Amino acid sequence: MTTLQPGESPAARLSERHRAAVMEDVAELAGVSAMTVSRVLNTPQKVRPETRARVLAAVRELDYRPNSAARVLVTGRSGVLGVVSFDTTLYGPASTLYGIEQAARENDYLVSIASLPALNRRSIEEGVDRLRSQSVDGIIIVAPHESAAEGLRHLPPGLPVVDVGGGDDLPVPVAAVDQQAGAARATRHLLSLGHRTVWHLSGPPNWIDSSGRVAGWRSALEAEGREVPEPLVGDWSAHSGYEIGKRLARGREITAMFVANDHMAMGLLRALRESGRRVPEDVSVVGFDDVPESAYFWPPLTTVRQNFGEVGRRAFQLLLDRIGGTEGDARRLVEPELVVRESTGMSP
Amino acid sequence: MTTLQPGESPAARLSERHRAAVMEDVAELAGVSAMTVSRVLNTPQKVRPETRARVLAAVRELDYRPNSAARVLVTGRSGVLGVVSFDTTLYGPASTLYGIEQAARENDYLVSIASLPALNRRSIEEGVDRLRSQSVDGIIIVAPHESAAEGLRHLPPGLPVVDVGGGDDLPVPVAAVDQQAGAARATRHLLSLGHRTVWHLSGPPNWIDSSGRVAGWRSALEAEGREVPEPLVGDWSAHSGYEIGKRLARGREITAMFVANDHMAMGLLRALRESGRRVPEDVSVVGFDDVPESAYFWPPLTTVRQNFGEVGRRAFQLLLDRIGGTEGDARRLVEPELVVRESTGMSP
DNA sequence: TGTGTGATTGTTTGCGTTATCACTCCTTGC
DNA sequence: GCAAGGAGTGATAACGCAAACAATCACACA
Repeated sequence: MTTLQPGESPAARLSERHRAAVMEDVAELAGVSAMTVSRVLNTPQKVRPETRARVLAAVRELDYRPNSAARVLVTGRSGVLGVVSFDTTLYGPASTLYGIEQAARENDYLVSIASLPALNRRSIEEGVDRLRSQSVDGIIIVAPHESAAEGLRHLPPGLPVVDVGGGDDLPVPVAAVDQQAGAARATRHLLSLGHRTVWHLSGPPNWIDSSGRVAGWRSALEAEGREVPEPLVGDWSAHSGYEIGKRLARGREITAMFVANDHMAMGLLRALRESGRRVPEDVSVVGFDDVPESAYFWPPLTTVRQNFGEVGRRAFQLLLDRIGGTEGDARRLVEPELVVRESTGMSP
Repeated sequence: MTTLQPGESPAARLSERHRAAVMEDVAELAGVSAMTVSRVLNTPQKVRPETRARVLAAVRELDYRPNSAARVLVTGRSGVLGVVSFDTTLYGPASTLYGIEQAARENDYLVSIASLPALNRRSIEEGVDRLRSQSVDGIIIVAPHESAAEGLRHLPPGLPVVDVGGGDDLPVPVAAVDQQAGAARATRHLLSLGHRTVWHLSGPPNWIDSSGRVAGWRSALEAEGREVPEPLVGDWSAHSGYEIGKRLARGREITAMFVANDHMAMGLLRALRESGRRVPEDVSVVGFDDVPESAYFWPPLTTVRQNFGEVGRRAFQLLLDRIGGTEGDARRLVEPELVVRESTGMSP
């Protein structure tokens, strides 16, 4: 390390060398040791105020930024958390990811994502591996599918992992919306309007949300001693809602329908209308999700709002607890909320 | 480094020590130097096949994983790229992010995200800084707002940056959908159906997409010598489309409307219907985006499809070029596609 | 027989940071 | 006046890997 010549600014020296400032440069400029610079950055209260000020001035002057790789190497912690997620273009996963990212930002964590090309055990393990190879401090898995459970049973030991929206028999903490409660709420709402029973258009098999909503719907019907019709099965898309709606509209017996998400409900609404069935006069429809547009469906959709942002925040908090070593409660449920609009009405 | 005792498996020794295997452990087990292990992992063709096999066997036996922090420290490259994005719950940004992530995965890159709490210069610079502090190899900015331009003019030198959806006077490479072409296509489609002119419901001011679509619409009208009505201004939400639609429906002069996104179009459709205006018999409507549901709007929406996934892939490729040192062409436009459905018809 | 030459492997060093221990003052208490 | 203790700072040694250079070996060629 050469000494500073008079008339030669430190910044100029750096640019001559074509490299960013490191801790030693800051130390030299501030007239202290590198260790003191490190302390100013990590435990400022252990440094005398005057020294601290000199160091901070040098940091600013050189636009010094700590090298995270070096820090990770010695501390073993990266300040990065990983999110393994399936199809982040869907409203639910995208919102959850957003909630996680916000919570992470507020806590000085960065988020790396590994999205899954397919939903199966191998794919999930591969996603976890990719993140682990970047030494993330922990991982949040957003893959509400039964195949995720398999992947979660074979995790590397020692790596903090939290699941979002998973079932209740997982070996890791879970943050989720209470699907059963939401489905039951939707079902009871329809029953309270005088409908004899409620039909259900469910999501695809093996999705946790599908079975949770089926279970909630079924239990609400059974609690009132109502007939439980065979559920219809869609694939979450508006298209599937439309196709099933067309088939359905041929019969007349259905007066109330609980649909497992808003997009299928949208397709269903259109199919019913095209078939001359009025909503809600002839058929009442309740959705699930409360996507931002559902208030502008025709008619505006009664639906169950999921607070994905809150789920993301809780998942992050669970992960933080795990990283910190506390165990805490293993399952945090967010209550969904029934939003009554105009797609539901009294039984005809 | 103690020597391996007979009868003592390497895996057992590791678990006793409660630490993961490092390169030296692999080297010892394989009977080579650490450097040879490094070569097997990075330049396998420089190692004799038998040696390579021994090393790989040891890697598997110990479940060895290279420490990325150490690798970054010495190579200066992390294999991580950063994405700075505003509101990843919106369909466009979410799809773009997904496209970037897929391309990154195929090229063994990992993606870290920094979402922005607000759209302004400070916020963008802060997002870039957060990612930079984690030594990403490059950054893709997805913030199609004029404020992004300001942030882009003050980037740290030496950091590869690519913009998505930005204007054409940016100091960095840009990947984007050709908004003007899409808007012009939508407008010409309406004119070709006999409409005298086309009204426009635009996105909020200062969004690049808003002005691009306004420009395309305007130029298409002017090219045909048509009157250019004052554009109406929404905020991308279905709600704003609805409100403006209600106001609009009071007048009768409008027969064709180009709406700057599908969600506003959805609100507009409902407002028109509620006001007794038929679509497309009385008014034709074209949207923009082609969200997955737009085929199930009522009526199914004619719209302009943006291939966000492709934009993401091209942005990644541009960034890879930049990281690799090649300059390449600075602007890659993806052609949008007009999808004709049932919300447009002959002028009444 | 000596000398390149290339293929293969090893040794040393340094990347930039923090942990640990050691050192110097200065205060406190008796 | 002196020991004990604490506050502030520094020197040194890791952390795990790859770059650079050195060493070894086999083989070909003159």
